[in-house]
Amino acid sequence: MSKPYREWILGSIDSLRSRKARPDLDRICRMVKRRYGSDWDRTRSELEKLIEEQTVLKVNYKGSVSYRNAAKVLRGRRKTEQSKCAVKQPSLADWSAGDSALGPVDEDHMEDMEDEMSMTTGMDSSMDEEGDESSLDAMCAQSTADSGISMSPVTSSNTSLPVPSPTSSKNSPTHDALRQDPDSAYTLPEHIQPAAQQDTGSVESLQEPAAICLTALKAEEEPRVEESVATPDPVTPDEAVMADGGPHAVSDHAEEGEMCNKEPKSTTEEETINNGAMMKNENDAVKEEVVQDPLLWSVADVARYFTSVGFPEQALAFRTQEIDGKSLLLMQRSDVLTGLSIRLGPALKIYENHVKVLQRSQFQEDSRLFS
DNA sequence: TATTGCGCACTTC
DNA sequence: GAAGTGCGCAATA
Repeated sequence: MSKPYREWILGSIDSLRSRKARPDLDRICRMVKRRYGSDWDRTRSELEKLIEEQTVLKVNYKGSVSYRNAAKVLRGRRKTEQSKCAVKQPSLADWSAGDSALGPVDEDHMEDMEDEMSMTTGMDSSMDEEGDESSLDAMCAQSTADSGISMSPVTSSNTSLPVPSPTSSKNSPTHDALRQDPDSAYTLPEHIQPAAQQDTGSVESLQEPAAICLTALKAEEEPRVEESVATPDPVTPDEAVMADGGPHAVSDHAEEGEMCNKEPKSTTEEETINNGAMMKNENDAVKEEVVQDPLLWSVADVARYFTSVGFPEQALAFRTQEIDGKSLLLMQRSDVLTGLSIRLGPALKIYENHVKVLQRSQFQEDSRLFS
């Protein structure tokens, strides 16, 4: 996916939307061609790529196909709608492994990035205008007769989710779910659905979310708890995440973390959690070695991490800004607070509870290696 | 002729 | 009632 096309297409979608015109394939291609001289077919193929990486959402609205800039869609109550209709889908960060899920990073779009978003992609099984998108349609076929709009995964079943994570695919219930039910409309990440865990009978699949839950609890909502529970080191929250498989391992369970937040875990539960983390097999351990080092995180890993700790929307900002592990560790407070165009509250939490902690952790690790 | 702007109706919550 | 969406038409380039 070439960046200009991303910007062109998203810009066209935004432009069409601003003038209350349906951003359909025809209009998008026409606008891109007119503005930038891009070939129609190329625009179309690039658009499909954007759809696959969830930068663009393909939806069926009022019986016709529309495209949405993922960065600007599904705010507020639409999120609720999305959640309601959703069935099974990978975690937010899993959906898009492209270099950006939000689209262009130019000023115009950056302004819009203040808007929170919830990424979904929509497809309509009835679409017949795009023959070569049949695979996507098959993947996401869903009737929209009742709601008028459908939001479902666009990622085709034979186009594996662009998840760079070495650990997420195998044990992630979301992926299993995706395979099992590729036709499901997108909805909340499956990890918040109890049935998702039941599908995976392994111990780790049951334990992992709990650990993540605890991690999210400590790291974000109640950073002080970590001191009183068992982790005097402020670095612990993130280390706990890492120890449990890094951003990949936690990504599918972020909301569970929030859910657990409401019900503090007992000591026994924590022990169970720890045991669960220890039960990971050696292969996973090897994989985790790679992802435990934030320096090795890709952009998707970073986004996945922040999704996992309860900042799915802000994670997209990181993705948009193409913040990989190295960049993350170089970020300063002002970068997080202002450079990502995310709200101040989450930004502060992200910086204080995560970025700073990761940086400190990395610094300590470096010190240890060189001492 | 193509593009843009926008009133208004529709849909969902 | 609020918010998102886009049809359809008029204005404009």
